[in-house]
Amino acid sequence: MHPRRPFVKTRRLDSFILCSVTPNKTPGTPRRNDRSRRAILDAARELVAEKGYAKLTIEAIAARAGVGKQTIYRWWPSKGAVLLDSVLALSQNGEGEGAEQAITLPDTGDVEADLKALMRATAAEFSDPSFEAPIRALNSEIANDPDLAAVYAEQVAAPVEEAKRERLRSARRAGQIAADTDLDLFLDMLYSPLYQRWLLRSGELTPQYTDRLVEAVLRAFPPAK
Amino acid sequence: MHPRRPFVKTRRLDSFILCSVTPNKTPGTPRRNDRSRRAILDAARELVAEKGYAKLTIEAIAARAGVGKQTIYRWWPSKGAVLLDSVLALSQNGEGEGAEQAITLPDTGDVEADLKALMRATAAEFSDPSFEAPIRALNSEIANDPDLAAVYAEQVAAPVEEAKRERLRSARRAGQIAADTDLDLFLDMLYSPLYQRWLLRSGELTPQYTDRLVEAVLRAFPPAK
Amino acid sequence: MHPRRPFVKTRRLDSFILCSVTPNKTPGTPRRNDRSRRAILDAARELVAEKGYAKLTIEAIAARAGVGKQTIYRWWPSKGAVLLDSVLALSQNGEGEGAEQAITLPDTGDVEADLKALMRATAAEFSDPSFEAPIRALNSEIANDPDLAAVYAEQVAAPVEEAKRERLRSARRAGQIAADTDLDLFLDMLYSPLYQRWLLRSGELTPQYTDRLVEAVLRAFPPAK
Amino acid sequence: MHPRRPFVKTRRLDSFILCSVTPNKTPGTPRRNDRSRRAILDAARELVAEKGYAKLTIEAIAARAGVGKQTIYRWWPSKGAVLLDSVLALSQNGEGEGAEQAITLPDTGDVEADLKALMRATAAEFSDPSFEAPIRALNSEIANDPDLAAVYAEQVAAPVEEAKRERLRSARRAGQIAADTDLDLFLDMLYSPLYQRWLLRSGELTPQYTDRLVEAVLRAFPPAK
DNA sequence: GCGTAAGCGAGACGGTACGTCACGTCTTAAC
DNA sequence: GTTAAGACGTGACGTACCGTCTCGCTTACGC
Repeated sequence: MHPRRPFVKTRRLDSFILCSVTPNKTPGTPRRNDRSRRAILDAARELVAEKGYAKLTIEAIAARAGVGKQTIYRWWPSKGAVLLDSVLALSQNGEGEGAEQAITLPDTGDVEADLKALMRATAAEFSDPSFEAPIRALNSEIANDPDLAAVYAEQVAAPVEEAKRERLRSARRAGQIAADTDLDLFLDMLYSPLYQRWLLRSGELTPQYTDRLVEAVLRAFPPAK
Repeated sequence: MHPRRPFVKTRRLDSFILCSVTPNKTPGTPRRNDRSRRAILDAARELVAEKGYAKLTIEAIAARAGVGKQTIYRWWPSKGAVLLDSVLALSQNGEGEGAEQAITLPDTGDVEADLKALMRATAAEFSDPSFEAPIRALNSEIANDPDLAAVYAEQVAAPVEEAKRERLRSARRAGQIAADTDLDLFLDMLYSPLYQRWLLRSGELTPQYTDRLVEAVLRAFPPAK
Repeated sequence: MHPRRPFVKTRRLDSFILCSVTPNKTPGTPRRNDRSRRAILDAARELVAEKGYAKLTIEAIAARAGVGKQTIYRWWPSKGAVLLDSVLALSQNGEGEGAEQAITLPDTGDVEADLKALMRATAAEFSDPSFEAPIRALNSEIANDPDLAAVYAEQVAAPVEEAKRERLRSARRAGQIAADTDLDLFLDMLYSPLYQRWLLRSGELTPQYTDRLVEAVLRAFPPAK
Repeated sequence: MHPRRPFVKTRRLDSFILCSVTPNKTPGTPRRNDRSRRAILDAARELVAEKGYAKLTIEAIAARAGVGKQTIYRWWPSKGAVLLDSVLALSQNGEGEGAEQAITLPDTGDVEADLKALMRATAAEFSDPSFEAPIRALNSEIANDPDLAAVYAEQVAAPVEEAKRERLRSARRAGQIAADTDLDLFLDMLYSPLYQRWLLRSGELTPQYTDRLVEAVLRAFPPAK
């Protein structure tokens, strides 16, 4: 989307949905107005929340941000890209200016407890109305735009996935899950049902549900006795 | 969407994606031109496949179907509804004219073998390019339009879900899975990972993947020894 | 610009600038909203007079006319074409619905008196502020758009020119100007100086000026003694 | 437009369209890049000839001239002013650097012959395609922008008009035209028809036409016998 | 001979208007 | 008597330029 200078520092994550990376004013070329950039991302998020993604228009974003349309088209290739960035920006507001972060998940030594906490937090995040609309929208875009999907996968999903895998490796080392556990399959089974329920509104995301899900997944990858 | 008279007959399903129901010329009421209806649904499907859902327009459907726009607006409330119907129509072409069907899944007595076959078939169906575009599109609509989601859930998902549950009940009776298995959780864990991978393009849908998925899910619900 | 059905009737002209022809609802094809058409032409004329041609925009015309932009683009190929039509419509408002007219000029038998009156009237017309702006604008368009120039020449200029020539033929028959007078040259010498002064604002259009102009031109084509 | 120091020298004109004056680097004040100035004027002329005046943009001029937009806005108040200067520059390329010239017209003693030659040359100049587009454009601007019209009148038209009048005074002294000839009216009648034909494309500019025009105008102002 | 202020290229910015597309409603000619 | 055809008001699209505004840079004075 635009040049990024990866300056990594560590950050602890408490849920799973996403987290990422602000662009970084590459000191060389593009003299970009950061006030406008922020205003655009804020406006996009607000408008999605207010009107829904279907009624989100570039013109409305520009108007609310007090910005020319061209300033949006100059820096983002599509409405979906703006939305992606606006969600990214949201996920790290207040963070150290322009720094990438490595992500780690809590590790108390008890994988079941940790995963249950994580899943409950994730479910809560899904229910937060200020996340609901933009992420649902972003999801639609990603499902239909392979380019955006690739950016999302690289910028957003990959680091989070790696953090999840790292936590499971720790559990595997501790003998809490099978030594030959396929971490990706484990994560799919853990995470997809939650995501799917939310996306298709096919059921409530209760703590009971997530707890039982964690238990079932752990049963599927039992350590050798 | 429009009045339906459920006239049920039985049909065997070999995969999971969907299956349903054409509206039924309720003999009394609306003098509806079935030639037009078919032309519209065909045109919608073709156009989604050709251009993608984002570029699907009512005007293009009407033009290709050789139909006035009004004829579409008269019978469907939204683009998503046309698409839903067009996918439904596709899923049962060649079937007995205008009849609803009860659905059953294969039951050889070996639940693992049956589920592996089912999941492989489902994965194959996801890869069929003539299903790919419209279903992906339909999915976006459903994720963002709760009304459509409700119709989908009732008309499409419910009967399939019931068939899946029925097959699992049979397995439970046969002692192949735990007596206290939560069937919905079982199905979520089985089905969501596949669906999710496809939707977000986050991985290949290989037979190896589906087989290992089935095995893992079965391990999570072991019958009492 | 659009189909016209020429249904001619006679009309007396008292000045030279222009006069022409409304389009005629060709009964066949285009079901055109005449209320919109009129509103557009009126709005165009008003806006040119208010803001000047340089600041005349299609959007402003559409807005003032209470009409969609597309309705303008549907029927006129360019801003200049709208303007031409709007001036044409103006030149014959109140005239018999949709009828073309043949034009005749006053003929008292005294060519000098008639031409002086005609030139004074024309000069007065040029000074009318409600003609000033649109005609000046139209002129620029014509000077730079050969297509529009052709329409103008055919629809507007030709009938007026013919009427002028006819008046001069009458004078020639009456022995008031030379028998071998080149009518086109005569008219160029009579009319261009007036037009030029107005267009380039290079001098006042006083009755003295037009009178002396008429006298000089008549001196250039004296009848044989 | 910008400061000029009039340093006059004499120049013989052979036609009527225009002639004038380059600005002059007033040695004290503005450190102006003459290479840029020339590049801008050249670019403007080329682009008008290539694309037409309607599609001439400041951005395109700047781009072709390899110049920042601000450099244009710094020195010219409007597109029309650039165009005027570019035409002026054209009319005296090769002339002595930065010098104004007094203009004289050929005077062989035979006013009819001289005027015929002059009008033929002028007509030829109008037909030169490299003059056609920019002058036509300039004309539109002048017709719609009184400020520009004033600059044009003062810088371009006035000296030429004076030269024309001077030639006619000579003819009047020589008794070739009437002693009480209104020189401005004479020039209007001589010049406007030619200009008008060209501007509105209402007829060819042949030598026959200009010759007959000269003859007719001379007939209108006969010397006393 | 060395800052220093100007002119300069580049181009981002807030805007306005463009000409096009599709929407959903409506009217009409013709089958 | 329904339907295809398509005009209509509406509103968003993505693009082109506008005229203003920084940016670094170079360039030529004036101290």
